[in-house]
Amino acid sequence: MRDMSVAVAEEDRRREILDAAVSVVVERGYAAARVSDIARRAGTSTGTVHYYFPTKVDVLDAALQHASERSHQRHRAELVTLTEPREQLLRLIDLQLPDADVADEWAIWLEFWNEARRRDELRERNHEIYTRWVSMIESIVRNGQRQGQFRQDVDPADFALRFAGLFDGLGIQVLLQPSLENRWRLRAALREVVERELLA
Amino acid sequence: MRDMSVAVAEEDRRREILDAAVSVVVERGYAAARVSDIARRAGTSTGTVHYYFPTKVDVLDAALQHASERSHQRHRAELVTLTEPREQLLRLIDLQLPDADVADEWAIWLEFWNEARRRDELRERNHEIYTRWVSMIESIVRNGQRQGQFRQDVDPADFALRFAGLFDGLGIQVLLQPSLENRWRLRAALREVVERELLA
DNA sequence: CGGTCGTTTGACGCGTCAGTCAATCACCCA
DNA sequence: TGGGTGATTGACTGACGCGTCAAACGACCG
Repeated sequence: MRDMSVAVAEEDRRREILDAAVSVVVERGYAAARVSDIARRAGTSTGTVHYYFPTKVDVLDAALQHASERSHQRHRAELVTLTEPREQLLRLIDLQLPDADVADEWAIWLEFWNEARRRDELRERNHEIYTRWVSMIESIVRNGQRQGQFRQDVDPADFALRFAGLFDGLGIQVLLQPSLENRWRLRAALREVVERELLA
Repeated sequence: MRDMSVAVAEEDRRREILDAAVSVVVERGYAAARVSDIARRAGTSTGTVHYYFPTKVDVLDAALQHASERSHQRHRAELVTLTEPREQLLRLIDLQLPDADVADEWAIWLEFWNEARRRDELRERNHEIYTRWVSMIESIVRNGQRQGQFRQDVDPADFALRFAGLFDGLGIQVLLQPSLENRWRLRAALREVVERELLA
C-alpha cells in the first residue's frame, strides 16, 4: 500500500517533469533546453530532475516520446466517436491544424526530426511514430473502401503516405507563418485531396 | 589594384568560412555548432572567424543564407537548359531528391525551419526563400499552360504550393530513412502528381 | 628601409550549465 | 519515539566554448 502510493506520486512527478520539458523544448528548442528551465517550470529543483532522469538527454528524449504518445491518444480518442470514414479523415485534419496547443506539437515534431537526423535511436523512434500515424490514415481509407464510400482504385498505403506528407510539408510553413489565410489554405488543400482522390 | 586583390581574398576567405559553417551545421546542427569547428574545417583560427563575423550567430545565419542561395542558383542553372515545362518539373524533382549532397541541403532546411520558429528575422528570410521556390514551380506551370501542354483548369499558385508541400513532407521522411525504396516512392509520388493533375 | 594597415593567430578570461553530493525533509513502521 | 527509507534541495565543481586582445605577420608604400 505504501509502495503503491509512493509509486503513484513518483509517476506524477515524472509526468510533471516531462510536461515541463516539452514546454521548454517548444520554447527554447531541444538543444538549448536547460535542466534548470525544466526544473523551474516543473516547480522543483535540478537535483530532482536528475533524480528521475540520469542525464538531460534522458529527460528530453522521454519528453519527445511523451508528447508523441499524447498526440496519438488524442487522435484515437476523437476517431472512435465517429463512424463515417470520411468524417474521420476530415476530423483528423482539423485535429492537427497548427493552432494553439497543436502548434506546440508541430514544434516538437520539427525538433524531433532535426534531432533524429543525427541519432539512430531517435531515427528509429521517429520511424515507428510516423508509421503509426500513416497506418492510422491508411486504415481509415481501408474502412472507407470496405464500406463502399471511397473509390476502390486507390492504394490505401500510397494515399496515406501522400496525405501525411502533404500535411507535414504545408504544416511546417503554416507553423512558421500562422496566418488565418495559410491555415485555411492548408485545411482546404487537405480536404480537396480527400474529395478528389477518395470520393468518386 | 591592391584594394581589389585584397577584397577578392577577403571574399574567398568569407566563402571558405561559410562553406565550413554549412558543413558543421549539417553535421552537428545549428545549435551545437562551435566556432572552433568552423575554424578548423575552414583551415583557419577562431580569431579569424570572428574577424569576419562578429558573433557565432552571424556566421550561422550567413551560412543558411549562403546555402539557400546556392540551392536556388543550382535550380535556375538547370532549368534554363530545358525548354519543355514538363521536363523542367521532372528535372526539378530529380534535382532535389535527398541524395548525397542534396541530403545535406535538406538537413539545412530542417535546421533553418527549426531555428526560424524562434526568430523573426529567420522566419521572414524563410518566407522569402520559400516564396521564391514556390514561385519557380508556379511559373513553370504557367508556362506549360500558356503553351497548351498543361491543363487549363488548374490554379498554378495552388498547385505549386501543394507540390512544394508534398515534396517537403515526404522529403523529410526520406532524409530520415534514405532507403532506395523510399527515395523511389518520393520520386514516383511527385511524378504522379504532375501526370495526374497537369496532364490531361 | 622603416612605417602603416589589413589580416591572422591562439592563449586567456569569463560566463554558463550539467551532473554530483552531503545535508535535510517527510513519511512510515516497529 | 527513534530509526530507516525514499525524495528533495541547491551549493559546488569541472568542463566547455564564445569573444577579446595583444602580439605577430606580411604586403605595400613613401
